[in-house]
Amino acid sequence: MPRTKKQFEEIREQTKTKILNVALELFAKKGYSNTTISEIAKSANISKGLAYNYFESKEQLMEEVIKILFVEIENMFIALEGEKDPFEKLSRIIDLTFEWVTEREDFWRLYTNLLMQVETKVIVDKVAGNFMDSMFTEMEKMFRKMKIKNPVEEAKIFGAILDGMSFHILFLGNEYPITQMRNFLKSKYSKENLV
Amino acid sequence: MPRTKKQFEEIREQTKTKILNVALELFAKKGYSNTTISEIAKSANISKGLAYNYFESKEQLMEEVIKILFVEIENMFIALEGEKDPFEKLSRIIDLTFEWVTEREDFWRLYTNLLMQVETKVIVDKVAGNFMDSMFTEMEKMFRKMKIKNPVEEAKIFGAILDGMSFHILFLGNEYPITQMRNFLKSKYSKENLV
Amino acid sequence: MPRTKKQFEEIREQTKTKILNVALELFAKKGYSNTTISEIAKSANISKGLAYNYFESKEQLMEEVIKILFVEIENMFIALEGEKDPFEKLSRIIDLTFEWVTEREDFWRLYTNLLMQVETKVIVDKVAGNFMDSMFTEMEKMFRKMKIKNPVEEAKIFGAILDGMSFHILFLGNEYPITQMRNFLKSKYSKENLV
Amino acid sequence: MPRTKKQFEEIREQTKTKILNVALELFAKKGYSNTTISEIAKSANISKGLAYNYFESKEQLMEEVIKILFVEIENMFIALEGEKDPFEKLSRIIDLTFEWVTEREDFWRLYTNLLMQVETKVIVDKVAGNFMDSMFTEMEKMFRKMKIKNPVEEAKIFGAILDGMSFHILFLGNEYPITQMRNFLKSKYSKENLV
DNA sequence: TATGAATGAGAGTTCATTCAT
DNA sequence: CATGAATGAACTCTCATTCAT
Repeated sequence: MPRTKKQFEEIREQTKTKILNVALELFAKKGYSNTTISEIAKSANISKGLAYNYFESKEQLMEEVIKILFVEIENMFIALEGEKDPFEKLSRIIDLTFEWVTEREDFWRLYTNLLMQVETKVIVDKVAGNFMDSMFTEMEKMFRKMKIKNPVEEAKIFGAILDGMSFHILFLGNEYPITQMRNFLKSKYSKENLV
Repeated sequence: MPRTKKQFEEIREQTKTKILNVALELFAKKGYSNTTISEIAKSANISKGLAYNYFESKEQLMEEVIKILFVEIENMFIALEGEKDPFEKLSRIIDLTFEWVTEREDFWRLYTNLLMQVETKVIVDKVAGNFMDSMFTEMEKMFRKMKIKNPVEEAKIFGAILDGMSFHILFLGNEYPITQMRNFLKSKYSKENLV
Repeated sequence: MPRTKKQFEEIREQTKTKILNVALELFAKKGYSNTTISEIAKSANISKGLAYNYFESKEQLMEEVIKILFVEIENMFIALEGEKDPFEKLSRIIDLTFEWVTEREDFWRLYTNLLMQVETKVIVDKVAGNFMDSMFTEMEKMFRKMKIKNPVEEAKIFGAILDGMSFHILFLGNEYPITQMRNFLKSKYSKENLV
Repeated sequence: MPRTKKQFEEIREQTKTKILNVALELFAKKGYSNTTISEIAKSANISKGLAYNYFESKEQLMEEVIKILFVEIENMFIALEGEKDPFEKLSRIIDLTFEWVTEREDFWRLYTNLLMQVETKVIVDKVAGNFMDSMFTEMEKMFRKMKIKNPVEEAKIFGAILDGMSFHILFLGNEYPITQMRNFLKSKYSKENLV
């Protein structure tokens, strides 16, 4: 018996997800330019031609990958929304950042690459808008709740520390004292030390 | 009458410098893979072939660009060696970083790109070795002189702030409150606030 | 509906054979270095890029051409294996050599080129190994069967005559008295004259 | 004091000879296509530009190299003209061939390459004419003097043996029993065995 | 006479994209 | 829906040749 429309759609959805996952992984590992459509197709167990059935071009595939990337980042923050205690929230942000940067290294590498290159930055802007602004605002709110002086500036400093450390970890790998710094940072931004 | 050896050397010096400057700019703006030798040649007003008279390959050109980058970074630190007061030194490091990141944006963009991209990381390792370690060590010494607690960790935090902020400035451009943050950071790391 | 696997295989087989034939002809006529992939593609009525769908590199294409060459040479010898009478066999080797050198001139030209050119010798060694040794050994056996004195040396002399004559024919073309020499050689190496 | 016209001409002659020798060596060792004018100039301790002062083009340089090649071959034969005894002459031809092919391997390799490739063959024809014909004629005379039957054919067989063996020696190098075959050939073509 | 910087055409190679089946 | 053969533009790199000095 022929498949129903719904079944077809499910298959389509599955294939598309497969391609996106594979593309994300490869773009992150090897960079956008050094990843070929052939490789992606092979890794996804489909033909080159079929990839073009799902995505107009390599660039559009990249766009969709970036979208996923930012959705995941957004989800990370949504997961924190329940947390009302700003000190606890800060602590969890630190944890999450360290977890992500170690467990999803490629992911972060792709993210950082994207932001730095003028050409891909356009794509990022298109799909992610001013996400960095909202991050700063989010953190500012936290610091304000904590009654810290200069919450605007402290939020930016805090953001810089997280991104800067991610940087250093990605660059130095195991040579970086990850656990030690994580604990140090959490202590530095703990209730006892901040207030 | 043929040109003298000195004349030839001057020509080579000039052309080589021109190529290197253009390459630095383009590599920084577009990334290594997305920059072609053709573009570099066109920007430098020379023929494609001539570029290969000066550099064995695209990779070797990149290497020389990176070398220059790190020599300049080194010079920045050498300029600070005379400064014996650690608080003053810290303040000047902050100033220098902000000046560089605004005045020599390409430079920093390239530097950041390099640290993140897998493909160029190999080249960086080859020409720059463990420069980041020595930076951390240098900063650690400063914090030790200041009798700050946990100098190792504070050095890493400070480095993260500088790199993280540079990152944000490069990404956000004029939207980032550069002067404001510069002053805030200098105040935060001033003698009065640290001791 | 996509083509079946078999259909694809047929297409690949056909195109590959076409490329190989053209490459054989051009490599033979102009030498390896003086033949470009563009020329081969044009002669085969395909795009330059397609050639690389079938062969990894120019060198690998050459390797496959050489392989074919040696397979055909081997087949020539296999065809003779049924022949038990050494005198008859010798006669047929002479005939075959003359036929090949006239009917498959490109083939022989390539073969001769290969043996002489330093650049291709490496490739030949890779795919053909010590084929010349086995040829000498084969001929030596024949002469031994004929109870000729010094079979080792005579085999080498005989081999030299065949290769030397092929060389002369290729060089002089129709100016060389091919039929006459063929008959003369067959008579010289006939049972009546040898024993 | 300024150099005289004659001195200038001598210098010119020396430089030209130097270039030709170097070119011969390199063309022979690496093949025509794989030898660059730069290499030749560097090996001759002159500038690239100066080479073009002496030779119009790479091809013309090649032509002159070939000329020298054939002059040397001719000299080899002229050296034999004094020898009136055909048996002795034959023996010396064998010796000379073996000596050349071992001592001037590159030389012979170039010569063989030239004859095989359709494009360079044109150059050879231009400078050397039908030298092979005259060789055959020369040998034929010898065999006629010896009162050998079928001197025309035997001359061709003999020529084929020499060229074929040169071939095998160039291809197999030290694996070929050079001395053994040289003695065998000389014995085979000695007065005792021929008459 | 002599230099080597500079050119430009063309080599080998890669790959996003198209399309007949 | 699915295939992979085929294209063509663009890439890195090479080198014979020219030319200002």
